[in-house]
Amino acid sequence: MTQPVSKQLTRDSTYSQRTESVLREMILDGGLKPGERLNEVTLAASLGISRGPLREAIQRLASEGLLTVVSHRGAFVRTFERAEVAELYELRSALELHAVRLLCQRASDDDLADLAALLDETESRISGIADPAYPQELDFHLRLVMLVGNQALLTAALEVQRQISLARTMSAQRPTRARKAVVEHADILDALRARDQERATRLMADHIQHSMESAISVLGLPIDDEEPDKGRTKG
Amino acid sequence: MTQPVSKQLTRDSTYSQRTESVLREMILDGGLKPGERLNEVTLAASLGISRGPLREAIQRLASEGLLTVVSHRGAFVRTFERAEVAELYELRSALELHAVRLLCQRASDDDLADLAALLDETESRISGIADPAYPQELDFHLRLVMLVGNQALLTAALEVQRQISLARTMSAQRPTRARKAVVEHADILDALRARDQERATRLMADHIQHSMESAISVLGLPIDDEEPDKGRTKG
DNA sequence: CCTCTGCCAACTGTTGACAGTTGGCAGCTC
DNA sequence: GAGCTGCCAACTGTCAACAGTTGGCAGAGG
Repeated sequence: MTQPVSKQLTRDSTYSQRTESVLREMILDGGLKPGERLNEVTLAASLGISRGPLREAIQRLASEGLLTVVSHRGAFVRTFERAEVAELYELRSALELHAVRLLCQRASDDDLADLAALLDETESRISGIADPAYPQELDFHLRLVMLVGNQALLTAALEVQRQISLARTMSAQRPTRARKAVVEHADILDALRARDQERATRLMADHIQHSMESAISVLGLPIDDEEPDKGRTKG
Repeated sequence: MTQPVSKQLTRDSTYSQRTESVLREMILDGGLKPGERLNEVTLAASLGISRGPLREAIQRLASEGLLTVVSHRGAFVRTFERAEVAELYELRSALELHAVRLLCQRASDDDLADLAALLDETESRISGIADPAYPQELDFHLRLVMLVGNQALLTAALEVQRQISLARTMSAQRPTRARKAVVEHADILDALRARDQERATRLMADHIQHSMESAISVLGLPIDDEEPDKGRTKG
């Protein structure tokens, strides 16, 4: 990769923006592993750009919670302890349970049909594959939040989703809960259709709980070795 | 201000970090007004630094939702339309209602005493002043979220709080709801003490609703004139 | 008087070089 | 051999200059 960060089809008109996307992908794909340090000189060279735009991209990814920046030491792919992962799932509950409640009131039939279609597609896709890292656009949870029509809520949910996704890359083996998840998704959709708020929120809460337990159970020891500091960049 | 961003007591060891804090304060204090453009050359000079660290600070504040960056045009203090403010309050509901629910289960008596003390202090402070922009550390809502002990949740709540705070600077006159708010806070605390989850969440939901109506009622027309583009920096 | 075209100043995006900090290693001391 | 001290290489933080883009203005044309 000596070419300036190409290969991207996006219309980001700026190196800094394209680099942000590329780095985010590298982090979530596991190309950059949690705890790993980003050497600015090396990385900039391999991306074919200078350190300026690279640093700007790093700043933004740090704000997003995917990187940890330590003054005078550099940027590291963020690591998560057990407790932090639990926190993320709790935050996710806050957002998605609220989304479910709102959808019980607001969702149009078309919205729910949309969700059902997505579920069918996912169902057929995973019939063969183990636990593919399917594109996030196809994710039931995000689609559900999208239907609320609240951009701020969606942005928050997306950020949490990404952090959880990163945390999951810390464990080598992936829990293959995909099929069970689909079933639970279907149940939730069912409750949504019935406009049964109590049941829908309960099912969603349980589902997220299961998802968390599955994720945490395969997580390495909470004792992180090679780590600089915790928390986000600033205090 | 030709001195390098001093006056800050924080231990931010870097121009970039200090600048982020200073800019955030300028934005929330109203020193930089919504829609206003940040001229990099001018601003950097007045802060006594070069454009590099300034741009990094800008990137982070954009990720935080306080600035809007438009390629090749610059950074603008973010503006909000009515609908966006409503979205923010809805997101705030998601976070704080969840916090209330958790506190009904988890909060220790000491925690609630802490909250009561805060409330007393606030009560005595506003007895004279109209609607002072009291420091956010004294804010009932943030303290409430803090007590949950979930850093991720707190970070999210803080970010929403800041955006709402910025949105409120768009209207010249401030709604002086302080006294009513304190009463409502006291009611919520009362419900928390009784561990009455249903009542506590209902009171909090109503309270946020009132707060939103108050904020939106004094907001200027949703037709923003002098504005570059909507949404955060990236798509 | 209005509209379109082309130029220009202002500003952002990017770069390469310079300065200060950090962590580790060699060598000295005990 | 263990521990301390001082130096050094690697790397981050910052700067100033260069390059490309944008929006507006002047002037021609209708």
